[in-house]
Amino acid sequence: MQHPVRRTGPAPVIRDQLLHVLRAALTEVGFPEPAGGVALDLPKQREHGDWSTNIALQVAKPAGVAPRVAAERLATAIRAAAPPAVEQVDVAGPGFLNFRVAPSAWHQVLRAVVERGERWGRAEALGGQRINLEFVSANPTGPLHAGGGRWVAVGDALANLLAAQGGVVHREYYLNDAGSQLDAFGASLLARYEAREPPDDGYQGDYLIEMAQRMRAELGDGVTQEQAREWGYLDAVSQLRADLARIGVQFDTWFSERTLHERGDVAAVLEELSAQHVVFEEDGATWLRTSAHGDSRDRVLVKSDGSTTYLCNDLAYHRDKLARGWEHLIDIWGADHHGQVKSLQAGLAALGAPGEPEVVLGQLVKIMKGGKPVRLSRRAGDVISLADILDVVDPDVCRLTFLLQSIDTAQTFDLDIVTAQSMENPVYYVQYAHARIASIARRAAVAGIERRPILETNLAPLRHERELDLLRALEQYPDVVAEAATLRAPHRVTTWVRDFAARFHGFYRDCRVLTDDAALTQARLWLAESCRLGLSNALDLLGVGAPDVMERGDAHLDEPDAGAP
RNA sequence: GCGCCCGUAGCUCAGUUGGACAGAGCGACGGACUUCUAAUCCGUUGGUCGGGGGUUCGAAUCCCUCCGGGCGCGCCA
Repeated sequence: MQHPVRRTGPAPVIRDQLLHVLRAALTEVGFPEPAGGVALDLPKQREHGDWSTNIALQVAKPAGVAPRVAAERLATAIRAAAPPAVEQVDVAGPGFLNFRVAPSAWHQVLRAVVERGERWGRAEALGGQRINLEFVSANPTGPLHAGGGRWVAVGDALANLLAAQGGVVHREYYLNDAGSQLDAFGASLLARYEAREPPDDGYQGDYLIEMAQRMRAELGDGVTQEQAREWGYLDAVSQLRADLARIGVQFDTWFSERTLHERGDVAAVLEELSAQHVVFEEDGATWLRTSAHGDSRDRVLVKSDGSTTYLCNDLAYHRDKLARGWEHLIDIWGADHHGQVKSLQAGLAALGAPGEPEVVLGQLVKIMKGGKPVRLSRRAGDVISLADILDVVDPDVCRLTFLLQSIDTAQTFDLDIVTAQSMENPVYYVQYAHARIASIARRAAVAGIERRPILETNLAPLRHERELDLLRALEQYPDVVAEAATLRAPHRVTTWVRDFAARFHGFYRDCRVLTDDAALTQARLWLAESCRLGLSNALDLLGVGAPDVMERGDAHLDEPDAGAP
């Protein structure tokens, strides 16, 4: 699938100019633009310039010309028309075109970042598309388990990303409060309340013991199973909300499955599907012909006992989301549910919404504790909840840990490592860069150094390789955000911000901001500000804080105070 | 058996949608604080990108196949 990335930011003037000149050169020399368009890449090696393009290699074959020859012709045309900031155009290797630009070009990037401020990295590519993003949606039968934390972090970050691309994003949580799971939960809770063991097919987790005690305190004696279910349900929902609040995630809608049944939405969806002639009766059940839409087999909608299946209810739910005016539906699911994707999509196709919902599948989290894997089943009993994690690490650490890697890879969340290494967790590394910038600003204020307006600031002193390196990364940032959004891959922002923090720490080491050179100081103060914006904007998308001050942590433990005179 | 995901340095993972000698962190080893917070920086060490074919000027990336691992394949949710 193609995911074209369109730049909408005003800034990278030099890059847009280069692309323009490149296209013009293609026309002049008589090469048609390849289907994939013209792309500028960042070479891995600095000797290959600031940007490079493989356009000549793509164009050569259809034109029946040797790649190097095509490249030379293009280079000649480009040199004649290139803006002054393009210092050098080289043909290299098999036929790459490498461009080297003047520092002034990078200074334009700095001005653009400062001008755009918090909007640097934001775009309007989605043009106000109304997107409903459903994530987490764990059953309201207990606290959120630790592995679910991945979907909390990923879902919230993805929502931020889509919004940053101009989407109108709605965070939604689906409460399965009408199914047999809740009944089993109620029965188990009642059993604990009556000091019995839960049924074999019930919920074995110890948390039910504590819940039962609170239920007794609130409701007293003589609680019925239905009362237990309802009390437990409400209590579980408030626990879920509380856990999510601790990590700073807020849903716009908590949708109750019961609503669908009460309003007759489930019956309505069955009627609609019947009218589409995609259902049939067999063995006393009603089936949906999902196999016609790529599912491996047909699926039951109404069981022989007359009750509807999860799929049937879920179809009604997704139909409701569309009826509420959401143009695009995205569901984030764990890979253990991937077998349901086709069925749901097939049903929605029959309901006239082909391609909906988009299901983002993420591989599961393996929680390790004491070197051993922890089973993540609330029903099995051995439970580690998200709240347990938040008891030992702060929300920023938790979030960034879940956002470190691609959701296509199974993640191992080792509680011992995350807590023990928390002082060298990547999140602190990145936040420390931000805090250092804030610290410089404080130092400047103390020294009476005022940052002059950027329009009056000469950025020419910024010529150090460290400085230009920061600006190169900042230039790239809007593309990173756009790609992360289209690929539904928030971890790309994490990767960028870690790399960017590393660049900043390197700069900080080699280039002093506050110096005796007033002009240099002014330029670097603005460079630092642009970096602060880059860090802050990226962390904001990830839902991670960007502190101005960070404590020294336990560093003092290494330095005996007694040593001081 | 079928479907989806994964296999990259000792470990945990990136890898700009096919580019130019494969990257980071941790680990190991060695350096750097009279100067904006050393939660930092610099250097050294370390890889048959699971194996084999194929497409291409060019493959970690695309196709086929095999091996290994995870998760699914209910009139459960």
